[in-house]
Amino acid sequence: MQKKPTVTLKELSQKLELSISTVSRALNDHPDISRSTKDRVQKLAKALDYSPNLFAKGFRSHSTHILGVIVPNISHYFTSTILKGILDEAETSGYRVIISESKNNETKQTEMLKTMTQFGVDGILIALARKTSSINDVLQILKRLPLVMFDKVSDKIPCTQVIIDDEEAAFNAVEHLINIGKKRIAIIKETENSFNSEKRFLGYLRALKEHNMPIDDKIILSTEDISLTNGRRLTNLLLSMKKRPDAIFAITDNAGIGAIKALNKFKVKVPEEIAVVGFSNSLGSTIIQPALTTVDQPGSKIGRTAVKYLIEEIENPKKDIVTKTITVKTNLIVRDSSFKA
Amino acid sequence: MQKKPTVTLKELSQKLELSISTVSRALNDHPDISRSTKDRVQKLAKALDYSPNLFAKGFRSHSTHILGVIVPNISHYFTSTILKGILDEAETSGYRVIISESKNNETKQTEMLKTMTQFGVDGILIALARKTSSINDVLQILKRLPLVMFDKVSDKIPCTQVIIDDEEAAFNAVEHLINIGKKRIAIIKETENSFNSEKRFLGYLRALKEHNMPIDDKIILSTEDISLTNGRRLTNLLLSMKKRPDAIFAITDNAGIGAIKALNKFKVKVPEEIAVVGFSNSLGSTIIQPALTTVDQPGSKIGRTAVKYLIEEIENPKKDIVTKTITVKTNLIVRDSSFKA
DNA sequence: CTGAAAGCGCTTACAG
DNA sequence: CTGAAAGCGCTTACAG
Repeated sequence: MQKKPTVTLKELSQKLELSISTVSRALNDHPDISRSTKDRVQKLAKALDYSPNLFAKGFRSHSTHILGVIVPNISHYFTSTILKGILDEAETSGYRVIISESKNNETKQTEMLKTMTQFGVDGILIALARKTSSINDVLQILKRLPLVMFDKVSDKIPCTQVIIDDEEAAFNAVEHLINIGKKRIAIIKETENSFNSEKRFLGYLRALKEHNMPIDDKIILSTEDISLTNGRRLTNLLLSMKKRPDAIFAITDNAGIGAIKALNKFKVKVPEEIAVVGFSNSLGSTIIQPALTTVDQPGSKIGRTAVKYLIEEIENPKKDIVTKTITVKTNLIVRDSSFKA
Repeated sequence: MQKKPTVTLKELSQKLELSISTVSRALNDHPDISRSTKDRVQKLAKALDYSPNLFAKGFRSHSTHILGVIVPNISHYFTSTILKGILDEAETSGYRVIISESKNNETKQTEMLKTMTQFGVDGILIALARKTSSINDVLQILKRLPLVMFDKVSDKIPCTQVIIDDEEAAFNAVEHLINIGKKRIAIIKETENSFNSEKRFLGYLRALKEHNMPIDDKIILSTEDISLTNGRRLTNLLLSMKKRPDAIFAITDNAGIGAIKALNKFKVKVPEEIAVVGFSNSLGSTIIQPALTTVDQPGSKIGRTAVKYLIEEIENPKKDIVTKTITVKTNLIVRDSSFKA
């Protein structure tokens, strides 16, 4: 299969008996060019289906209008809603997007940052790989390129960060459980505190404190991999305790769904005996029965916001590094798993 | 924030007192260059953290090593697994990927095809928007660029196509229902037959025919939007019939999950009274209780395969347009929703 | 083994 | 209002 030769400025200029410069200017609607010339040029361009080589353009002007995006895992539902927002906003602003998956692997992440820079992206959007320990690579990039972090961030990196109000969302979720009369609320969280898990745990603690409820380490459970299976496993553990909890706050929907599965299996009534709240409003949260009360995270908004700030930085470069943190509000969605009968 | 000036060949050549050409060749390990020169050059390049401007490179060599990908909806789980495969395979082959969402909007799709071409992608991977009626735009692109279609394809477009064995997968699913003793199998499919829905319907019909079972239009149900809600609605309809079916084949998991929800609600025993089979092995299929029997579609493999063929066409351009169809095998996963007790 | 030069397609000061 | 020319960073025939 052969590439059909592309129409270039040169070709247009020859056909029109004008200089390349004039054609270029006419196409870009430069004020210097006469109406009549512009019309002639634009007409032929349309007729020949001319489309500028964006590559040459970008190369010339040192701006590619490409944004690089790095996420740990593209097929997480929440991530994909963020990507949706990123794609939308980028598109309306005339940018294209290159997406890469770090697979939560720091080495890979570093590689990707490098390739993207080489590639000449105008800016980078990144959600950090779990256990990103060496912040150095990211800091290096920051010196050369605008970079905005979202969702998985690190406060050690001085840049614009778009995150959700994890702490407050968790606080609200736990307070909701307290409001419906629950007295002994367990939490299922991550072992090594990721940024998100940490904040959600803090929200849990604050809610208990503000309502003068005791904090009991025995019902603060952690797991390396916060999955459905582990949610189920830890719930089984809770069920085996002498003093069972009457509610479970799982810091992800998957863990929450696992919890409900365990409770269903042992015919524990949800929410009467044990209520469950999850986090992220994933698709599964309405599939499980009873439907899971959860925190809705507006992924698309996060994506759009991150892009807006990035483009702002690209188009209005400042001397100083910007380190703004934008917190996007979440929303507790109450469903049957915590509905007070 | 200021872009730190980038190290270029020129700078290296000045520092080394060599010509730009020599430096370029040394870096590309050209056989003409002496070992010692190569060493000097490569050492300095490393020291100064030189990284080639891929943009200039691509511009020069008329190949960008970027693949354009267009999908209807990035956040469908199946789509995201395909994207994963695409990203993986592209990466290992040294290509980058630009992803766009057509949102099932044909106009948007056409625009994207155009931008990507302008952009100088080396090839395009596309899953067509539903109701893509004017094949013309795609045909235009085909004249200029290698293009491979996957998942949502059209046999009117002569190009390599990577699809799953919809017909056979559906056949197997329905045959499974027959094997467990079901006599009256309903189907929930799409109204306007998309490529996939059409094939799955054909598989359903063939299974019934081969087993000499009657085909009853009354239990062949269609819906515009094959969603969970509509799966539930149509199942309610089935339940209201005098002659209820004893099994439901839903051509998507969502519809199948909706079916189970409806059956659960009316305390119809699944699978004893009515068995259910879905299609795609989505995350929800193991969340619903009873877990949904479904067809596993190896998304990642589809993505990888599509990329392989695309790169093959890019790197070995043929005079003639290739029109191979690659069918990827699927797998029926039997779960509780159809398990013969 | 190394270098000078052309050129990829475009934009943009500079000149007229 | 229009054009000639330089240059973005790189590769690669051509010459020596």
